[in-house]
Amino acid sequence: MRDDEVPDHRAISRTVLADQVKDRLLEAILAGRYPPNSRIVETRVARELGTSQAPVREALRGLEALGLIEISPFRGARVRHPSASELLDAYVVRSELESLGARLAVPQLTEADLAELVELVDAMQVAARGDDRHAVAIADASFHARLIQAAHNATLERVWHALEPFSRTYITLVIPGGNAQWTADLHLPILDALRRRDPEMVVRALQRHFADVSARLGTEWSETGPDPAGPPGAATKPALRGA
Amino acid sequence: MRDDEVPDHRAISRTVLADQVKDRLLEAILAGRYPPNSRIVETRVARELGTSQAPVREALRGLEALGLIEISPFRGARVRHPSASELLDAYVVRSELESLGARLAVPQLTEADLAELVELVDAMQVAARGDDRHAVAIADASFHARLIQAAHNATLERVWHALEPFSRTYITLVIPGGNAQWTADLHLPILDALRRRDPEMVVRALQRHFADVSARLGTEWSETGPDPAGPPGAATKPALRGA
DNA sequence: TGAAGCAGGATTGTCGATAATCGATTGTTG
DNA sequence: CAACAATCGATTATCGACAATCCTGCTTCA
Repeated sequence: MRDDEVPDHRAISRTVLADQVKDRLLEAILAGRYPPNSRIVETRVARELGTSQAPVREALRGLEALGLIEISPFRGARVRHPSASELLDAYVVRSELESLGARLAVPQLTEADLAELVELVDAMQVAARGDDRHAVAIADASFHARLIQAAHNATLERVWHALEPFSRTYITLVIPGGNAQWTADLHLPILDALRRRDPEMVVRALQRHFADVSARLGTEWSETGPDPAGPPGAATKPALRGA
Repeated sequence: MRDDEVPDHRAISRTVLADQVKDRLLEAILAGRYPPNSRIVETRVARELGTSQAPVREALRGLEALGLIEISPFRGARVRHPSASELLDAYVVRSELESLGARLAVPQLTEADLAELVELVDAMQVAARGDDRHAVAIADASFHARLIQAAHNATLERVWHALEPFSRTYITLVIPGGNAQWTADLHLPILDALRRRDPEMVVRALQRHFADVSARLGTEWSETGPDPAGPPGAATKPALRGA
């Protein structure tokens, strides 16, 4: 085996409270528990999670770097509510970065890399047939992340990671109506091109993928956005102490 | 007039200690006062600046997001010492982002934008003739920032800003030997292409610009790097003798 | 009536202190 | 003599408290 010390971004150190808080908040935002434009109050979150203010504060800075929330001095944090045009902008950038990633990755793609990508697309298909949108989203994210990783460009990875949660989050909020199979099928041409190890073909497939999603965005995204869970004191979450 | 409320990233709120600390540290790193690979101790910096640990901590997280330092849990922060290949990697990404920026910007470039860019290149030439490398670097950064800004893509701006200080910092450390005129002249073809409003010509000029700088990097960068202030037990790492 | 200004409450930014963790050093054991 | 465990100093991560700042609603004055 060869995977005894893979420096995966996760799983290297889960003992820092701030990181746990960050993950929780991210999950909460993604689940719609903090709707777009709503405030996130440091002291309240701290109370709810049973921690002090400091880790929450740090977590919020992390989320700001991901573009998920906006912080202004003395005024606190609120969940961003990107306009449709901003989401499209983000997709343009992401498309460009992933195209670069593909061009760099293809010439040095190992059989193991390819196998892993195939596996992820398979998982996506399985999840799609079971209409498990959550699993589709997970596999989707992993697929793109893996492709970027295969480019072996640390800066590209860093920049991409700073951008991806942003689009993913809001896509997740938009797509719920969309069917999972459609999303999964988008990746078949990409995989096909990867198999042939034709860089420009991969790029074309990727760009069509992004164009398709963008088109979908354009037709489905409304300025008001979703407003799932009622925000008033409905939280009532278990403290994460005994975890 | 047009400059009554330009949301420049600076100058909107200089009352937050953490930001001031961040600026100070950044300046110190750039000035070589914290050499590559040296540690930055929160408590020491706090004492030196007369603040508490909290703002310093926050500042360090900000610098980590810029890729200038590396933080590991319970182990603290140290100034990154990117390898030559990593700097080249960064340049590949930056080149791609700026090419995208140019493609987006050119079609919507106003006369005012163009005038401003011309002015910056002029300033660069003047500074170069005076052999004022610092002023050249400033104008250089402003030029590229302005071009990105003209693309009117908020995400591109965000991502680019998260990447630029990284390369700029180390370029500054590398180039001191290089002559300022060379740097300044690199921008003339870009400006020329901008004047003709030919997107692909701009892209080609940009890419040659980045290729030139990369080539220069490849020949001048050594693993040991600069060592202005001779600190204690400095790095003793295997140099990459490609230089 | 309407605008300016002023409490009052809520929330963030900073502080000083403490607990948790790391790395090196030293002493111990086979 | 080498490998290993316990210990200690240094540093980070977290806490609880306080000061600084913002927002809201009310009062006051023209």
